[in-house]
Amino acid sequence: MSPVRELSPRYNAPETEAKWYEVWESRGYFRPRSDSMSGTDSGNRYVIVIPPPNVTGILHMGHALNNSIQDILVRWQRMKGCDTLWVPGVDHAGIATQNVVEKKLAKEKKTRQQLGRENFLKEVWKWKDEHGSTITRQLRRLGASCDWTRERFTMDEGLSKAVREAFVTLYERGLIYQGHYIINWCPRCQTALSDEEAAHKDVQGALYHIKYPIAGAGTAAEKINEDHIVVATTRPETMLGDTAVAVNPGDSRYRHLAGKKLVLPLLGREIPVIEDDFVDPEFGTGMVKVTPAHDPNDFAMGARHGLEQINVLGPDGKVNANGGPYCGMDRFDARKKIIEDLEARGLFVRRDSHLHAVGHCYRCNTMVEPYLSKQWFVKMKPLADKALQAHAEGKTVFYPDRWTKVYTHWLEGIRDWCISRQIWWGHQIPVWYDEDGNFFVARTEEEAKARAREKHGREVVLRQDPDVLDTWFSSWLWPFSTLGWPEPSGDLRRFYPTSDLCTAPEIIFFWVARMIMAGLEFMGEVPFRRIYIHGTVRAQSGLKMSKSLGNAIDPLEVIGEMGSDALRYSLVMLSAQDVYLSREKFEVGRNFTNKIWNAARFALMNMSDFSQGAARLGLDPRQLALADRWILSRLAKVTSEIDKALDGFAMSQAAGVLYHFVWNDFCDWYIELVKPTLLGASADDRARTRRVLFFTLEKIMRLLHPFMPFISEEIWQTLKEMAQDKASWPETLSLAAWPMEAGELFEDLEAEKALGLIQQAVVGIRDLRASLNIPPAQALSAVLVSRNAKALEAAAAFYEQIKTLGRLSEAAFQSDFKKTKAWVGNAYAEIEVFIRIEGVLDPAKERERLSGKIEELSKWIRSMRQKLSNDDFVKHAPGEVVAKEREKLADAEKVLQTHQDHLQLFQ
RNA sequence: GGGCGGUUAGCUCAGUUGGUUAGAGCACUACCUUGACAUGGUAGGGGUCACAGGUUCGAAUCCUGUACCGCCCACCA
Repeated sequence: MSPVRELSPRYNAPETEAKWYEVWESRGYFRPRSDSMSGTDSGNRYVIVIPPPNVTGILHMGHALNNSIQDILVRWQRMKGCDTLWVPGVDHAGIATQNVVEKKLAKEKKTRQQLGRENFLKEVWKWKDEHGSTITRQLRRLGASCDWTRERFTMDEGLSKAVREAFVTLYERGLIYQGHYIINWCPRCQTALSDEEAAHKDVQGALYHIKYPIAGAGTAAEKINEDHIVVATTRPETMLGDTAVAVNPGDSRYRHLAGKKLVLPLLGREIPVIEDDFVDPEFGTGMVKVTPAHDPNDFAMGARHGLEQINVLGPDGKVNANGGPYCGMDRFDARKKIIEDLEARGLFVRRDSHLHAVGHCYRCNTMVEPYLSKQWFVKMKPLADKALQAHAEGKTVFYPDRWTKVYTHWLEGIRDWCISRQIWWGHQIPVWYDEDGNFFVARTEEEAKARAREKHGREVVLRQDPDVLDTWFSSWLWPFSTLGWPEPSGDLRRFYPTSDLCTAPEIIFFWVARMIMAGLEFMGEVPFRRIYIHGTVRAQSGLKMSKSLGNAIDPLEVIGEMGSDALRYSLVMLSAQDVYLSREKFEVGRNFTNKIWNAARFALMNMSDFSQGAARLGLDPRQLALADRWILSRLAKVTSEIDKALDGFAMSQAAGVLYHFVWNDFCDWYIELVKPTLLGASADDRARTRRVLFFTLEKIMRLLHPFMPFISEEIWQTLKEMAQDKASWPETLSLAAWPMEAGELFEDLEAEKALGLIQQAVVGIRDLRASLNIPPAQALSAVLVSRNAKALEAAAAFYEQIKTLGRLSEAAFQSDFKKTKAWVGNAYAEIEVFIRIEGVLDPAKERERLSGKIEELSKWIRSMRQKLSNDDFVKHAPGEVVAKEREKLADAEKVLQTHQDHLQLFQ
């Protein structure tokens, strides 16, 4: 005899979650099955690499959604028997982390420069050791079934090696170069940024119109009104670095300026007028000041015309010595002062307000400065071409499909990637310089030294490039570096390429596209085949959720209040597109966990002395009672629907189907239907229904498990304890098989139809009761009438159920509605329900009620008849649609007939 | 400036190749503390599917245009 099991009246989420996660992780349930097998052939594999959260990160709703989705997929595939691996890890997040540690130092009145590079990096590692595991601890609380034994960090030894290997390989293939170009410079972080890291934002700026005197026309002061031109600029301070003014060669207004020189105001330098097609005669005055060192267009023009590049800003955004009197001023102060000075000299024309997009540092939101400097770049075109080819060959598929275009457009217009950063935290660039300025690109310092020795014929002192690589230079290797690359490891052979990638749209360019390029370049194969781009989590207001805006909902708070399962389920239910969150939205999940818990509790209460529960049904469904057959049929149907939905990343649909199955089918109907059997009935019937109840509940836990791992495990383990075949149960629900085993269950259309009749009858009775204000406690007599003999027979066969659910004292079944005078009725397609209301029936009222129904129904029937008599419809519509419509019409006509007959009884 | 999404019940949203009388959750109304669950049950009210055209036997669904909202991309100073 199995021990009696009960569930506590209330589900204790915190305790349950802590208990099971510990068990799962410590017993290695999340490790791939093939780890404990010999050989590498383990059948189907399912592999996901986590989008590594920043080491500075704390779990926010975006992470919660992203990782819930991945966990659902991974747990689902694991239960389906795949050799499953979810690789976790954390990103060192170069600039972000350096900023965090610098801020911490600032509180102690220290700067990284004071500490020096080596000590500063020690501080960062110390910070990482203390705080770096916050996010992974939080992922565990979410329930993420990652294989933590394979956790990686982008700065760990293996990944650092991968980074150097990638850099050197690309250099050797001619895909990495160093050069002086205009890049995005963040004056606060004092580093270069890639184009993707400069986020364009609209800024209400101004277009300043400034006079540039023409040279050789007397002194500027005298001739100012006749002999000058006007340029328009949004950044007047850059004029300090002007080396020309450009006009469009086709612009007839300025033909007289050909070959002339202008005097640069304030500095007095003479600059030429040049002609360039870039200039748009329609914009501003049609004259553009050219500042090759501070604007990418001007840089290009400067290159075309051989202009000097004068850099007037320092790395801190302050004017340098080239700015003459403005030296030392901040760029924005200089702007003000320059305008004032121009005004004082009569050289300022006007200021038009002007809205334009300006790049901002994606880490600190400082306005980015286009800045000329020497940086390392990756030549992207050849890499992008491979990715585009892979796409054309169908090797990468985006879900939903619309992201494909976003991806390919970016690849088609790709520009070279600036990968050097002037910060300290990150992978130092594997390039060493000698004193003559020669450099050696090498995997190790020893290798560089050896080559320098070869070149010089003696030992030379080398200095490593002080810059580090863009954080994303390690992230783009993630799908194979985490598996051991560049070593030919077993994991790499077993698990590359991975299966799916799940992420948010924000990082398609930063990360997804680059991973695909890196995978093709270094592994010769795409890193994953399917890419699921899920919605962005936003606050109810539509703004991005962020702590700084104060509109964030902390997932850990929600977990604390309602449990991780509730959080996960709510998020996934809402995730059909972008998720707009407010606190109340989590009630769906919370209420659902409560419902599940109570349904299970009820089942167990009724099985306390039951010893035949088993994971295998061991009964022929055809021999069972209708309700049992029906729920098993629904279970089969729902399982395949969930499979189908998950297969296409329709997470919210899968969750919705399951929700309605558990709540409506299982709780509202099945449990209510079987209550009479569980409480009364013969021992045999009771035992059979209990077995079905046990079996169904156990399968429901399996279906729930990917979505709600904790509560499902808790209930499942309780079921396991009392199962007669528990010896054959796996240790954990995580390792149980996804329903169903072949041939175990099937859809039973006959049962579904028959139960539909019961539902009609019961709903009919309830409906009448409610519309006539009859209290539920008052038992009623009912007559069920049907012209369909089979329907009547079926209804009679399930009299007990109708009686209980409809709260009837007695029920009769007949085919002749005429005997139902003095009864109140409702008609449905197959069955008509009448109830007797002693001494209450008012013939006039009933006439009115029926007339209303008749009128409504007649209208619909007329339109349907019209539709069906339309030759075009019959000709063009699919046969099954026509048949369905005909059937509907026939049903409606039957119902109408019943109403009319019934009405006559009251005439 | 370019591209992409959205507009369906008071609110938040589903609606899978065009085909029942357009659905759910929340909110609302009425009734119900019925031995799983009031984080619950039963019944109900509420929508000319943004607007204007078009294709079609048939349009929330396909096409064109308009309006508003949102997102992404963008070196016109």
